[in-house]
Amino acid sequence: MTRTSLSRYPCPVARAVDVIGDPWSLLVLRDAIAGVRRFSDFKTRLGVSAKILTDRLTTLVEQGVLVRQATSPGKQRFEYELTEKGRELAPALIALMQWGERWTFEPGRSPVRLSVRETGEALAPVRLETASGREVEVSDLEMSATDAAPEITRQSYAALKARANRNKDAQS
Amino acid sequence: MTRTSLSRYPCPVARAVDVIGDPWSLLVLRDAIAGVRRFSDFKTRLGVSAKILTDRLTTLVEQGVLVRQATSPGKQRFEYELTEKGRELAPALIALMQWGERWTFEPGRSPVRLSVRETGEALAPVRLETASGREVEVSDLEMSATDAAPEITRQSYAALKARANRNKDAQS
DNA sequence: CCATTTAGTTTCTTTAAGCAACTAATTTAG
DNA sequence: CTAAATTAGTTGCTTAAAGAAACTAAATGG
Repeated sequence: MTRTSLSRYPCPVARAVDVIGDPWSLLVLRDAIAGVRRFSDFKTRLGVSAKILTDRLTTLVEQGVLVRQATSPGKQRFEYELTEKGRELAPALIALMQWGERWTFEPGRSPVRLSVRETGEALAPVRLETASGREVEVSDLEMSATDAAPEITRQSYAALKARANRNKDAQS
Repeated sequence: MTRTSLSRYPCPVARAVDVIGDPWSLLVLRDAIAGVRRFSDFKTRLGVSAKILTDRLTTLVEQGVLVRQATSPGKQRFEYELTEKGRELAPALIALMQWGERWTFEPGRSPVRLSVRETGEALAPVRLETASGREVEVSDLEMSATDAAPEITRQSYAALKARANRNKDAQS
């Protein structure tokens, strides 16, 4: 299957997807944001096999999204905690959650509520806006290349892919 | 492999992930938001095989995220366009993109720029805030169950899974 | 009207997903 | 203090999805 590694693509979405773009990683992150820390809690909440869970937690730790820490020094019991890098995924995750509430449930039938712990205030829908606070529609958006990177051509793309695969071979 | 179907989980993130939670779907959406419409354009930009691309486009159309339309009536040439449901994924995608810029590139070396077409204004970072506009940290967040759905127990989870698999068998 | 492009399909191989069973430490219960 | 249960995984196996490559039918371009 040789799942294509996207980590060298000159595209921030591709690289983000390479870190957290598979179904279980996203669900692990959802639970981590909800405050879950322990292997066994992730396991029962997700209903996932230990093998898959171990794989995901390990790569998320390798990617610096989570840290694995002993609950007390010298103990064989661990907690997986969000790093700064991990916490900053929250807007993306929450936006996905709000989309799921809107488009995959009947109105008002969402099984979860997001709020601020102290005050109980509800979260506002995540929106796109300019620095000055004006709301932006998708159709108003323009994605352009910066001079930090050349246009992605078919050739350079193929080269990156080949390189990624070679690196992979070298590792194993 | 029997990839677990998450579409019946009583969780908006799980259901969203079930629709767009694989790497290629997310990249297809990125391109769609960037204005790509044609099969061949997706193909060259993504560098993906025709088979995978066909699969993703088909499921995204089935899910109502894209629509497939002939470029002119009766023609065998098609365009894939974002629906309302698809356009509303933009905040999640853009948040992911901004995270990728921040955490997978050197500062200032992002290869893409997002701006408003008419005015050239830059997009602000996507943030979590309350209805009254106060910014919210992940640590302030509380995710609680509503009475629209019972707690997800290990049992009900297993039952949902079994049901999903039975439905799948019935289809094929 | 011949070559190319578009939008795919088919065939084949590799590899990851998922299940089930097992294990070595650590806690908890009686 | 010992037995049972829990925690945090590992190992082995099967199946299905990912990816590469080759092929195709209709439409377009020169």
